[in-house]
Amino acid sequence: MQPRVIMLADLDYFFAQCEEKRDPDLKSKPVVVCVYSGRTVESGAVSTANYIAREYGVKSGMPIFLAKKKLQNTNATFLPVDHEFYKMISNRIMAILKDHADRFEQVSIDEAYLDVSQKVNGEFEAAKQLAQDIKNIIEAQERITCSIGIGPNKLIAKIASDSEKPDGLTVVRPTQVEGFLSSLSVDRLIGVGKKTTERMKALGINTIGELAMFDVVRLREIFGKNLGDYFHNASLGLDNEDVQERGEAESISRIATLRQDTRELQIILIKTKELCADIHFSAMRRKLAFRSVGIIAIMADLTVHTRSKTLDTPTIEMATLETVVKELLERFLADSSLEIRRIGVKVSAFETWKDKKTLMEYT
DNA sequence: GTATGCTTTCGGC
DNA sequence: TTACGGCCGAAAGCATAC
Repeated sequence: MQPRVIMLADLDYFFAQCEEKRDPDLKSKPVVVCVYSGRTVESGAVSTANYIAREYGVKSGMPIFLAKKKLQNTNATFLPVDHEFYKMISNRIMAILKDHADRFEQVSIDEAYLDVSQKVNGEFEAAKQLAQDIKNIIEAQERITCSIGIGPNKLIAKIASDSEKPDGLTVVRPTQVEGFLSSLSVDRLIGVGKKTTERMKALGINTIGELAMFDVVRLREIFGKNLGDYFHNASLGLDNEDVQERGEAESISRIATLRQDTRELQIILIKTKELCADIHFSAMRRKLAFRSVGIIAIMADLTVHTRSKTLDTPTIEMATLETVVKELLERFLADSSLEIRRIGVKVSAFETWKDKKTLMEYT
């Protein structure tokens, strides 16, 4: 069997780059794209920052006030997210990427895997040329740069794409996998976050090479069979995951920050009704009935809690959605004591309906 | 014991 | 002195059925 050739294309600092595309004057200054919560004039979090802003220590998820502090005395620009604008640009770029792949898997608004094995006849040199062509087309048509990683599987392609950014192109041939991985820190592997990194460090494992040398039996004992095997295989650069076209989203959720922290049901219900209406509209437009309803509560101390309920039959009814949300909210308030800062609603476990007859069955 | 389904948390972007 | 979003999918954790 011919080796697979997989690409991961990642649009660089995407939201901020879209803003630079809209206003090229921004390119020479720090740019911070923000999600404003509306609570106070500047409360909210950083969504994305361009690389100039990152040099000052600005990072995704950071409170806006902190980014302002780091960028004081600079000519930084702070902008609110314009998701529709980014989505439109993303859609056009994803179409270009898909057009150059045998199989295509969009992971997020700014990231996609391409299986190009057939297209390049299993040859990595041809894949590198293809990736350069793709980068050139995206640059010419959209004025957007991306970073592409190429490897024998998704795992290697992903790590490769992360290793040179922005505007990177990194090829890891099958013979180079071991050398490429061995000196990298274990947290470069997907699924190895802060907690796992610390646990591995305690075992004397810092690099992926050290992880590869570690006894797989002990790895299983410590992390469980599934994770243990995954870590072992990943450390060797092994990954069989297919590039698989993704269909409809599996959940729809909306979340909002409350004007002020509260535990008052009536106040929270005003907000959840808006969220329910929004979700209902989105589900109707996509012809989806949902069988699972959940709430997400972020407390004053920023801890996250969820409650959910699976219905006996799928529904599309707004009234059902609102009723279940109210039940879940009452249940949650009963077993918590902190005030709620942000509240969200989520529906999932979809069934599609395409005609009026099936529609009736859900009401 | 294993498969399956549901609830909750985790963590990436 | 404090201050902090809005999504999504994956996986952990648990209960139940066979």
